[in-house]
Amino acid sequence: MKLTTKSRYAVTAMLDIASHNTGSPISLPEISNRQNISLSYLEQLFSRLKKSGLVDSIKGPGGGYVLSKDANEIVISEVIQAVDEDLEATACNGKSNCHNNHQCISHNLWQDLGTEINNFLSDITLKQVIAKNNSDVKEIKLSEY
Amino acid sequence: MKLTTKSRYAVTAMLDIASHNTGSPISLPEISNRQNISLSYLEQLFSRLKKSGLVDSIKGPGGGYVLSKDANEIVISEVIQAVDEDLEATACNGKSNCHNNHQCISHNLWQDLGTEINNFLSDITLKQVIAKNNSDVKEIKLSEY
DNA sequence: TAATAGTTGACAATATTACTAGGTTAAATC
DNA sequence: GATTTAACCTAGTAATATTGTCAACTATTA
Repeated sequence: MKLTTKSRYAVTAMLDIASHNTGSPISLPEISNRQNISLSYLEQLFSRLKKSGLVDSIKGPGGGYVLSKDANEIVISEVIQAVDEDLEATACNGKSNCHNNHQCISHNLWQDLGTEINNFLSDITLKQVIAKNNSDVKEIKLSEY
Repeated sequence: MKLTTKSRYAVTAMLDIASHNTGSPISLPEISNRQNISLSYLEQLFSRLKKSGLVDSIKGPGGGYVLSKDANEIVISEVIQAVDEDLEATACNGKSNCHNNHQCISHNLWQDLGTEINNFLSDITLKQVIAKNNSDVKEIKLSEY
């Protein structure tokens, strides 16, 4: 899993929708204003998010985007994978013969790290993040998620 | 912490040095051949690694780079931080007032994720990775590191 | 029903970052 | 001292991230 600002923007935008979820769609200009992300960029991100089935779109005035599932059914890792290509984790491109020719020494490390991060982000739903944020707790332990 | 191919290249190169550490310096052309990373790119990476004090350089024939510390004193996170700029983790740039104006909803999430990844990578030394690699174990659990 | 404004959607343009190519300098060997 | 090998430096190219522009669509409303 690749971690860049792009991932963060996508997650932030999804969290924005989830937290303002009153049933009616949220428009990208709204999100752009609230989260300081350029409208154009949001449009591109949401094109991906829609293709991945995470949001539905409604055109016209009063339109915007809505979550396609409940906020407690969408995990962070889904969002990131929707907008970011996977990081090619190892020099051997995942070929299993990389041990033979003494290459790809970091194979195990990167595989494990990827799993670790993925597990972490697959256990956290949008709703959980919102709930934590609303509870005004400053220090948050991972185990509390 | 940002995770890109750049990070991976740097770690791989450092692991290469650590695993071929016979006291004499390792040249970048060697690493380039073994790990399939372009020489030019390695040079740039090692410029950063040297500035960060992780390696020392020896010029001329027979020269190359050596680890400035023992391989069990260099952790993966150091290497990544040496070559990659930090991922600006939150929209508020770390300002603590981001809760007041209802922005930066993902603040906690990203802070925690960053901590999580950092902890993981700060606990793993180059030497540990090498040791695991040499032991030829295919399935590795994180706890074993 | 026609005009209008809000909105997504597509595409071009710019900025930033990743990566490559070539030349220069320092040290070692012959 | 000439030659070779390597770090080091400077620029260039390619890819990606980010922004800007405009067209297409749709609900409102007059």
